Amino acid sequence: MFLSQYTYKVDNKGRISVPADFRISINTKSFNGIIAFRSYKFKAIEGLDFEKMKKIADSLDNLDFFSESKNDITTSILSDSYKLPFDSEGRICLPNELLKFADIKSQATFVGRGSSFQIWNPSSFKDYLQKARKNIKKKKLSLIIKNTNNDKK
Amino acid sequence: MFLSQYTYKVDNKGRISVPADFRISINTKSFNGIIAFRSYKFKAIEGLDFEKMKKIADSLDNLDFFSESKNDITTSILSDSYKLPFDSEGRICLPNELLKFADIKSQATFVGRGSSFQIWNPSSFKDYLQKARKNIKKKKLSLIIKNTNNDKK
DNA sequence: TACTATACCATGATATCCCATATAATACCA
DNA sequence: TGGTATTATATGGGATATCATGGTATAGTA
Repeated sequence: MFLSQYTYKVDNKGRISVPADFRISINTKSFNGIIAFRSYKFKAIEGLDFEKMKKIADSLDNLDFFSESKNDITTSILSDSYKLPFDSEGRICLPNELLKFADIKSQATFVGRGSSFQIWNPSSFKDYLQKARKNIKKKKLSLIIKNTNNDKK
Repeated sequence: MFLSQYTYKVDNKGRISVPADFRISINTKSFNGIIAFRSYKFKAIEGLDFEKMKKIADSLDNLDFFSESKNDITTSILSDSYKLPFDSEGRICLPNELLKFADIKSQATFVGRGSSFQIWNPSSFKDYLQKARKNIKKKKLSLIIKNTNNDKK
């Protein structure tokens, strides 16, 4: 499970270290690296492992070349995804396309989201996080969470 | 699994490199190359490996022998498909028929679609992708993915 | 012979690998 | 508990290999 946030440098080759803690959670059975694509909600990069992407692809995939539906979805998700392999030090190389989209330059923040993670421009993420916190307070989400869980806290 | 997009040159012999990453995903057991045919929905070329094509052919065989649709489908897919072998550098030679159909001249874009891929005129694809993205935003992607899991068709 | 298609070789750019170093985290020991 | 040693990890840069691409040579064909 991907938790917490890590801010690392992007070097002049576009490389960035994937947090060691994240690397543990990444299933590298069929591909030693991650899959990345543009978020549809945020100016950020979505990251997940190959296995999870395969599941998504399978759900979209059909061999029916006559089918009208799903074509748009399939194309926008799969054609816009990148296979980013780890180098021997656990880094990935972020494509320019994604860097530009997420407005990432010299630094980037890995954000854990449970079964997946995101990569943000650090200050954009800070802004977003603040807003999100305010929203939670407004909606008293903390209460909802308490009630739906069995947690003590 | 075929992911992301690659734009390469078409040389004056009609040759084009198949992305190295795609070549890895292509099952070359019974044929060292790809199968290509005209897309039914787009002005683009559909590409897949021989194994996948065999599966499609098998599924066509299961249709009623005397049905019209079987004849149409079988004829249009199987007779209109090209076996395009790799040269030693991993290139294929796109037939004029297909180039003309997809309006491909000096460059072409390989588009990953999971279990298959497409070959587009680069600017045509850019246009299409933009439209597709807009459609998705409207329809709320997360919901679509959830629903596609149980879809029959 | 001319024309087409396939096989073979060459090259420059790019991405990948590999090693080096600094810093942070952890373990170890007094 | 405090301080030191050891490991892990992030980061940088140079060497190497891969890959896209262009060209030439050879074989097949009409």
